Amino acid sequence: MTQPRARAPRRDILSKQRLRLWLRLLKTSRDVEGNIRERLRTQYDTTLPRFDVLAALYRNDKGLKMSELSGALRVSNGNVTGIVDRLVTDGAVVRVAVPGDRRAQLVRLTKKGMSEFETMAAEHETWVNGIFAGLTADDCDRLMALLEVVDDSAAAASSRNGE
Amino acid sequence: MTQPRARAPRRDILSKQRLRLWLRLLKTSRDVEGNIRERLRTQYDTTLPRFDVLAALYRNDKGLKMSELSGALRVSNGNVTGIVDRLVTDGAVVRVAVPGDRRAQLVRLTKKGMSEFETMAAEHETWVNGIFAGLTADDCDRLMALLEVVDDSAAAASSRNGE
DNA sequence: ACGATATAGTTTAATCCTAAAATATTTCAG
DNA sequence: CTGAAATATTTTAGGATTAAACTATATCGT
Repeated sequence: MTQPRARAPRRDILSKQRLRLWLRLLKTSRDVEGNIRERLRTQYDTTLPRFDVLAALYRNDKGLKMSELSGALRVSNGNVTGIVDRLVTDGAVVRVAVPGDRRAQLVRLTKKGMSEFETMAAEHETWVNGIFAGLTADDCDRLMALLEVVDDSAAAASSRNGE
Repeated sequence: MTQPRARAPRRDILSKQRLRLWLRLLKTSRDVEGNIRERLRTQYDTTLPRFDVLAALYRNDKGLKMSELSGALRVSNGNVTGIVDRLVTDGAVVRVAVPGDRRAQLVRLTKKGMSEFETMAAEHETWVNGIFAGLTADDCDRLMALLEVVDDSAAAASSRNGE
């Protein structure tokens, strides 16, 4: 030992600060998500995963194959099977055979599914706008930029880890 | 109709911007969380909920009642039952009777649970520090402040909604 | 002491979610 | 053409999650 060192080196403080930031990011995200889930449940008797599937199909009016759907939503294949099953039961989507490939099928919104989604999507935007009402346009830009930095880094770490 | 209006009023642009920001926040949070879940799974054969329970118990070495645990983690009562069951099976925690109240019981870390958690917690901090490496101390402060604004607003909206 | 109410925890039913195995079909090399 | 490999999807097994129902115990007013 040459010299007594400061008790908490700068890098350790920064490390703890980043850890607290991650906990805050997680909490904020979960709170907002919980808020939206709750309103979807009580006001539309539906769930976020169902809403997400409808949103993906709304953006693709030709329909999407199951694998395209799970790719777009970044969830597992088997997961989508169950959610689409329930949406079919409720008449919001249909499965359509793909001509020329008997393995695949397209999932498409029905008229009912489309109109239900449009109603919910408009309200959803209002909810989000209310929750983020404390942020100006500049705040949004700053927050967006910082989150992108983190997300790029998380994606890179995941691919290094072989996901 | 008095005057032709601009096609996209400022408030609509801001509303869409906030919506995009929410989608980005959600994606970033899920990507980081997925990254950490994956490493907990492959490197320690455990899950984030289990890690969270161990962390809460580590901070409370006298142990926590089931209801205190679910309160601290903000998850439902029944949820904690299953997670603690599995931790008991693995010998990481024990359930201890509370003298004077035969309804309640304390959950406490075992020696094994404590040492396992310490190992994981150190690595966990390293992972997080790596993912957030692109942010300076000032970035962290800014991001933290903006997230707090959003979270306060989400909490307020939830309580208004009666949660 | 007694009955109503509150509290602690578990169970149940439903959905979500993943990884891995299984099934069916297609593609492609030889 | 045929068999191997690739692709599309479902099924399975296990855990996480919630709300609501349920069991057991405690508390409190009268």
